[in-house]
Amino acid sequence: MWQQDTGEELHRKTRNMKYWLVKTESSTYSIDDLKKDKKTHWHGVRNYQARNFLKDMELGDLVLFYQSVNEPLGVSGVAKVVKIAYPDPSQFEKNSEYYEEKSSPKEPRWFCPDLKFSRKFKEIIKLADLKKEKDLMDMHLLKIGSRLSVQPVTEKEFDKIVKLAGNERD
DNA sequence: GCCAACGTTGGC
DNA sequence: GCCAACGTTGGC
Repeated sequence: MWQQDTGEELHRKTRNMKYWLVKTESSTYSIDDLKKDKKTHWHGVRNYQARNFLKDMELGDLVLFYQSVNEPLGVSGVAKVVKIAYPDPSQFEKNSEYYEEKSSPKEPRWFCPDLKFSRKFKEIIKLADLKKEKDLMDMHLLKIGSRLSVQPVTEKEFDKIVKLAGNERD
């Protein structure tokens, strides 16, 4: 699958492909869950800055999957944007932990894109290893106190992390 | 489990 | 619109 995606190597130079990183706790939703589901709506983000980045995502953008809180911490794979952000349905569900009183279908506050499984790294790229890379030191993720759950990533940074993952597939 | 960093809330 | 209080995130 990843090999097929290398067709994108050429493709992405011809358009403004963007790269992102999303955080998730693996006990809540891991790359294996995404692999199993094949596709998911990235719901539940309740931070304005993160929301704005979700809305900036475009079809075909690639998204690094970072798992926080539970060891091992690090990047576990890649997902692809297959549907641009639309109103997050969970904000309207009274029983949901993501329910948002101040939202209405007419004036939705929170949005989510759909992400499709693209690749699981053979081994997780550990946070500690990311920190060792000079090329990555500007990543938002590595800034002290970074809590942003959706972040833009440069093409260079994305390529670097994919390179660290190697070409072997899980 | 601690705690620093940071976002949000709400009184003024 | 300031800012203190509070809640949450997330690495360690």
